[in-house]
Amino acid sequence: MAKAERTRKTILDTAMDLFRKEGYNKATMRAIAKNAGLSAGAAYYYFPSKEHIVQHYYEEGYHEQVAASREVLVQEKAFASRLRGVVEAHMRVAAPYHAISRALFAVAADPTHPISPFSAESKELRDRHIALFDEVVHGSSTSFSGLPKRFLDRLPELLWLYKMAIILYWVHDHSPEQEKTFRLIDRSASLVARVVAAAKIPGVKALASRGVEMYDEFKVYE
Amino acid sequence: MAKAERTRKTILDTAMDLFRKEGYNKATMRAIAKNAGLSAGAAYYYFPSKEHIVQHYYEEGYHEQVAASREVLVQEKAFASRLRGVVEAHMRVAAPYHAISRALFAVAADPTHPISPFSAESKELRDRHIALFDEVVHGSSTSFSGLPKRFLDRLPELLWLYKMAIILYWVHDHSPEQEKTFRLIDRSASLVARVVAAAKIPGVKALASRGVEMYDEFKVYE
DNA sequence: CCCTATATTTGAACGCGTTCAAAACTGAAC
DNA sequence: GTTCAGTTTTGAACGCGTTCAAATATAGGG
Repeated sequence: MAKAERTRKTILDTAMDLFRKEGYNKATMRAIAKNAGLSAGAAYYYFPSKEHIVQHYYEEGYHEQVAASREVLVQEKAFASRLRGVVEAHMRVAAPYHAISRALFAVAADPTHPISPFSAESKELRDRHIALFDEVVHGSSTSFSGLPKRFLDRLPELLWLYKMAIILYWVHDHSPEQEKTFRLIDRSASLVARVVAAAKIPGVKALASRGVEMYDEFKVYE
Repeated sequence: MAKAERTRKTILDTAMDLFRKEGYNKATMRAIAKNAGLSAGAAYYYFPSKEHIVQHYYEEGYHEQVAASREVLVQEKAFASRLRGVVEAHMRVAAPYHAISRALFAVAADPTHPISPFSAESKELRDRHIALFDEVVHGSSTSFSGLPKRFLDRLPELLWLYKMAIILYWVHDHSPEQEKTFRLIDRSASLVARVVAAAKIPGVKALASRGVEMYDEFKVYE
């Protein structure tokens, strides 16, 4: 039915509006439902929980991020620029969600919570994100020869983790327009690229292999 | 009054008992109060919230950890062994709290929340812990000459962060007796020691300096 | 048009953490 | 023993996310 789909969208829009205006906790299900023109119970016909409403924005945000990455990936060729560009694009797209991210974070911090980027439920989305970093690596003009194979295999995943760290910083960044985060991205991306390159150095190579090996052994997700 | 202090303790003990037996959510305030022999409302005379009950164990645990480190630090001399020993001792002491740590984590994950190890309120405890890692470094027989000064200065703090990472793993470790965490400590401590040593290598030295420099610039706490 | 199966909506209710006015209990002073 | 200012306890109530049986709307087939 088209009607049902429209109601769904109305709820989502109203919810987002309230989340931004009132914060996650103050935007109660009763308030969301009322503003959307139905009873609280009815909202549960469309979404099994308040968190599921939020999860929707995750997925929507993902698609925006992928789109934003495209431009960067066709323009930039050097590894560092691609990495910086993609992460920067992602955070730029995420800006409207910054206000609600704090409330979300409190929930998402638990890796077993469905909404966490590390949860089993988020695996599909996570994999698609990691695939993006696979493109960052393999579409770049930078040579990765000399790196341990294991390390190169896990590199996209590690870069995704790097982005997770940036997000962590971003969530708690209260500078205007999150400018500190963008400065951090600018500075850290090239450092990450240099660290990756350093994994070719004889004494470091073994460490990188060992590190990735351990990462694989003790990984808690996926 | 001694009576009030005893009631406080009764509530704490009952709560801990229920947290362990039923988990954080199932151990409701009503149940805790009932088992402690009072009404739900009365419990709020002693603790302003359920979280505050939990917070108490947090602080208690911190002090036990400092005590547990002492033995290790007099026995072990090599850097890697000292590091492994201290972290291991901390997690061994923390074991009884594993059941409630999940609930704690959900709250503590927000760096601005008072009970977060990164909060301003936790600074004193944090500093004392970092001081412990200062002892790990400077009381060791291992030589750190050749390391960038900046890096060596921040090393205790970085090792404390390493422990935070281990705690993060531990919180979500459901293996019996958290054996996976202890295996992780065993393996990772020596790797960390090797990574620290690698900061002497010419090509790596600059990266380490740059990394620490950035860490200082973008640090969100203290 | 009615019948019926399905889709949607309602409103009361549950259990939770928490609040609070009022009641009950202390213990020291007279 | 009475008074009275604390201290402690109670139990009803609030608002929250959520559930669910029942009521209502909708659509397709006869």
